[in-house]
Amino acid sequence: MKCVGHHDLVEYDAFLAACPSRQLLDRISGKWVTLALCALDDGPQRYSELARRVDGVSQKMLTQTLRSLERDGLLTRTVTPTVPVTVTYELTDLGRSLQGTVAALRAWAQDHMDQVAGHRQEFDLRT
Amino acid sequence: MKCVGHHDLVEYDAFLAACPSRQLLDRISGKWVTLALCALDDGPQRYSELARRVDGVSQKMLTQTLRSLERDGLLTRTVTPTVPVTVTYELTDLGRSLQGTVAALRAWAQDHMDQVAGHRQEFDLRT
DNA sequence: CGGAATCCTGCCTGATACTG
DNA sequence: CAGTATCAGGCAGGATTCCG
Repeated sequence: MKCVGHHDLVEYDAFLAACPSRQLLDRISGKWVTLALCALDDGPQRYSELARRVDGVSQKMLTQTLRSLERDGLLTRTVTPTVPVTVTYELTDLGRSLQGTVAALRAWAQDHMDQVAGHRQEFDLRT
Repeated sequence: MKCVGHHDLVEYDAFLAACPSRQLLDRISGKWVTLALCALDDGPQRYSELARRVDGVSQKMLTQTLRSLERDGLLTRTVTPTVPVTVTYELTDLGRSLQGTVAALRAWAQDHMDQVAGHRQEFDLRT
């Protein structure tokens, strides 16, 4: 389903619950997607490398996240038939087009942590 | 807990599960936060206006989202004692500093929906 | 090594009803 | 109008086991 806009232009609107871009927004917003894409900014990496960098992620969630990103065309999954097998993940051009935004999200969280913590204290005292 | 980096500088790293910035990243990544902040970019708005714009959000989640954003200092909540009561939400400077990033996230979802849909079809055929 | 499959728990989320 | 309270379901997410 597409959402018809002005001038007969067909467009998407994530504000609308039924619009596919809403579900896509749901998929790409989430810490695991953000951290996985951030980690892959350093170049192609193996599964175990990603698991180590994205601290605290379970095998299940990492696999699930990477699979959905592969399905959506944001990264490629390359299997090298060594023994044991080597699996490499790499951002595609599409993935790189989103990388800057999720990196900004992560940077914001890190850069404004102190400010947010201050507001929280103040808020909790007022109530 | 802060994460000690080079040169005795204290910094945060969202890659680390125990770092506060990880939890902050978790809070600000999510469709409801994204859509709420996007909606508030048009200026101060009332609760009912936000509920209408952010289609599909339940009262519970909207209230919960706005409350956490208020607590974190990203927006202000102003109660005007009319009858019935009027409640207005407005972005703070801190909230505005994040607004661009979440807007980019929403824009990406809308702008790349077709590409992603194509990749999905191809992926599903290959498997 | 890089998963897949299974089970299980919790909390996220939505629906409903009620209130100042 | 702008919530709060409560209940109930589903799925995110962890732990464990097994496989190529």
